[in-house]
Amino acid sequence: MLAAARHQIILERLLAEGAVQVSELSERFGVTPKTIREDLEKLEEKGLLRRTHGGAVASAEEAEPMLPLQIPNTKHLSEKEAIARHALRYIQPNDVIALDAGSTTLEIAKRLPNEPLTVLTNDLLIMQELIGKDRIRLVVPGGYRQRNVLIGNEALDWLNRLNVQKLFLTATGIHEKYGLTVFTGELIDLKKAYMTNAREIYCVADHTKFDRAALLTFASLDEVDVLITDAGLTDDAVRRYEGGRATLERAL
Amino acid sequence: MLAAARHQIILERLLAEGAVQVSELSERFGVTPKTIREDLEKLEEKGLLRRTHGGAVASAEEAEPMLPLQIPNTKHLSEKEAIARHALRYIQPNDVIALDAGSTTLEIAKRLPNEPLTVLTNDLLIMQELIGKDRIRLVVPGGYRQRNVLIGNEALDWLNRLNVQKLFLTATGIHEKYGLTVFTGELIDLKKAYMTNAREIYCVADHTKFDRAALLTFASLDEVDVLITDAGLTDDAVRRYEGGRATLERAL
DNA sequence: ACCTATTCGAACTTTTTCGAACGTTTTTTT
DNA sequence: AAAAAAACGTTCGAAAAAGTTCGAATAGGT
Repeated sequence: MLAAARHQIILERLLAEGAVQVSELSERFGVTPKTIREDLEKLEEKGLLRRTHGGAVASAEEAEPMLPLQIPNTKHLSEKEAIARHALRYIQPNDVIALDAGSTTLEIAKRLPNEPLTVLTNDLLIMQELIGKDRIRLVVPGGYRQRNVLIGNEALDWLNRLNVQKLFLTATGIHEKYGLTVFTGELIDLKKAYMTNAREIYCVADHTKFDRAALLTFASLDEVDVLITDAGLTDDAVRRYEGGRATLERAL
Repeated sequence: MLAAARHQIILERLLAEGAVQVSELSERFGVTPKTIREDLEKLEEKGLLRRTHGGAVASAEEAEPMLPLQIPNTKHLSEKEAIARHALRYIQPNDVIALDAGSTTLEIAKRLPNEPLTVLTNDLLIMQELIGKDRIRLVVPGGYRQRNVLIGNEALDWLNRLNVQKLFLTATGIHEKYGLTVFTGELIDLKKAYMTNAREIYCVADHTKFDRAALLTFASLDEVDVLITDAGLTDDAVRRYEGGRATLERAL
């Protein structure tokens, strides 16, 4: 068995389960634990996972949008709050908006006024946030739960009949060359469905997401209309990202 | 099980519920309480939680579970609790169950153990209740919100491909002649879809629902396997409803 | 044949997990 | 409110599991 083939399978397993074990993998591939550790080391160098004792887990940054309950979120909370406040300026009463899953979009949801508004989302925490806001029309494409997001949607064509005005999109990594990336493949179909149906696409991401690439690219930067980030983005990066089709805006 | 995986789950539980218990976690993971305490110590060092006697609470200010939800229907709560406890006896690990929208089924959801189990629901409050229970596989047919329920038959054909073992059904009225009734027509399609796909149908309803008919009939009493109600149902009514195909059970 | 990358063995170190005895806090009983 | 009981926590240390380092054997490519 080729090392590259093992790596591929390890990553797939990681996507599905969120964590892998050295012992399990060594038995699965019929190689020594030593070899698996070397595999994991190489994958960690590439930033595709994070090593732990006994195995590895999806690396913190990349797993973040899938793990809205994890603490790393609150690390950049003030930045996310600033981004959310900024994004709110684009939301008017009677809009039809889609909120992608993530902690930044959750901050947007928290600040949505209880006014006539249609919100699409697959994020359970966002739904929870909107339960009390009775004037907001909530629309949920179904699915099964992976952590706090409903994914694996069988009825995405239903989504295609909806007319979304504004999409607030999240990503694990934003990179000049690789575009918008995520770590888990299941989210991609949903993001793409939202994107093809949205008239205006706002990508919300704190500065730590920039110049990073996760495993899978789901869109190029050109497909985004507005990139909303925080003041922490370096001037150098601002210069590089300002050039594209997307307008770059830094929330105060 | 990986230590890192435990930590992750502990944190998720902590933010969903506000607090965790050592004893509960040690049983959940099959490790000694000592190990859980060491886990909690490490997480506390990172500032991710605060230790208490017997467990830990979220490090932030909120020791209370986040409950910005609407005023629940607390009418006849003790009866509903009794019915829920009774209904739980029909739920085994690895079951695939559907929880119809309602306050009685919400009581069932609250009492579901965090064990391997697949739960279908359209009730937002039930979803919220299940957010912290990571071992429960949650499946949501989509829709748009009407109060706290997702309705809309767009994804009902998807539902027809699912194989539900047990359905816990609610109704506004239960009547010998008019069968199971509700006031709003939107819920009917969903209930019917659940019913055609369920092998066993349990109708949960407190005694005040009996001998009442709401506007719209969605099923006859013969389609139900078990009728679960509380002790408040009059003997006269018991005699009348016992005769049908459905078994009548009164929760204590 | 030479170089390089992969895989693994073996001795050694670290981390994790847990048992058991002994304090401490919380709850119940009197 | 004091005493007793139960539950929880701490310390020490040991056993098991996982990781590390070093170096050697193997296989592929040039």
